[in-house]
Amino acid sequence: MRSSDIDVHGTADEQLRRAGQRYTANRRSLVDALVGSSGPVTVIELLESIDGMAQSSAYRNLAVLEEAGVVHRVVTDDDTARYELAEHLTGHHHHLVCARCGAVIDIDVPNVIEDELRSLSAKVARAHGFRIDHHRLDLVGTCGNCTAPTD
Amino acid sequence: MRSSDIDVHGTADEQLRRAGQRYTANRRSLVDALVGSSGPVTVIELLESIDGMAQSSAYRNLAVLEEAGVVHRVVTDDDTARYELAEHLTGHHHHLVCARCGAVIDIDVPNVIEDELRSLSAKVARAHGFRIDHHRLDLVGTCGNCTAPTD
DNA sequence: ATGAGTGCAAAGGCTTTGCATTAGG
DNA sequence: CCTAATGCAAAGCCTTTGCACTCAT
Repeated sequence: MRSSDIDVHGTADEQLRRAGQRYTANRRSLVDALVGSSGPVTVIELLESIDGMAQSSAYRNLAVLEEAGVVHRVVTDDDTARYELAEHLTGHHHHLVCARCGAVIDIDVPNVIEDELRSLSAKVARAHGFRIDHHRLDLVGTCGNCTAPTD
Repeated sequence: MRSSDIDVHGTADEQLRRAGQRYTANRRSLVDALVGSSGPVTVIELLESIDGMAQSSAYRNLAVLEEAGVVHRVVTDDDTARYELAEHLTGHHHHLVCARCGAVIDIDVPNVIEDELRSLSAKVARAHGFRIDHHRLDLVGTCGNCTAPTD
């Protein structure tokens, strides 16, 4: 399942309506920007690629979109939040993170591991009285650019 | 391997010396506070349990301790950093996170999964030109308190 | 004595909020 | 019309930094 295979805007619209929200031009712009990215992006990056949107609108609308389940807020190592489309729009995936420059790349993980993680979740939920919603798996290292000779 | 089984202060001292740093009273207090916790704690929590240490000293010393490899900075969902002892002092583990209140609890993961993750890392490293240092696995959900009837 | 460590207060950077204006149903 | 959404500016919150003082070697 890839963003290109689904009617992202239609789905977003529907999810927002269901949440009692409108799918405004600004919100559409944000979703468009996210569709075009290969991994979670920062608010600043979004603003750069959108032009004319107030910073406060970006933050407010991303919050609305997250609340409605259209986008997902991601925090890695640096303390700048990043956003990506929700998993039902992108497919389940995990992240490869550069600890140096903060770059984040989407990666897929073998089903064997996903299965193991699901059963682990069930076990841990029981043991600790949690309800587990999802798991998060990041591989953290240094990307090609940051290892480059220029260092 | 548990904190109680190792000479944490001796190790910390040695690591700091190796990094050209001193193991001062403040740094020792921070390590002590971390030894007593069952998971990553926020700087504010550390300050509450220490008494008399300036906030700036906490941040500065935690940075030094992290640089020396004594502690590890952890970021989860809220944007407050948390700190824990480095893995060679606590053993390799992962985190159970409450998305509601932010609580973080250490958990162990079966070796099968750890093995799978290691080989996944190697594969992904090759595919993306990364050098992978470690992985991070969080199970995210809602803890018992936050699911309680009082809601 | 000399540089590292400390505390206090001020500054920074990301994010949120207040308020008046604009736009959508 | 009437509420939601927007932009601008101000405020908040966590974290970092500047500076003078203190401590350890």
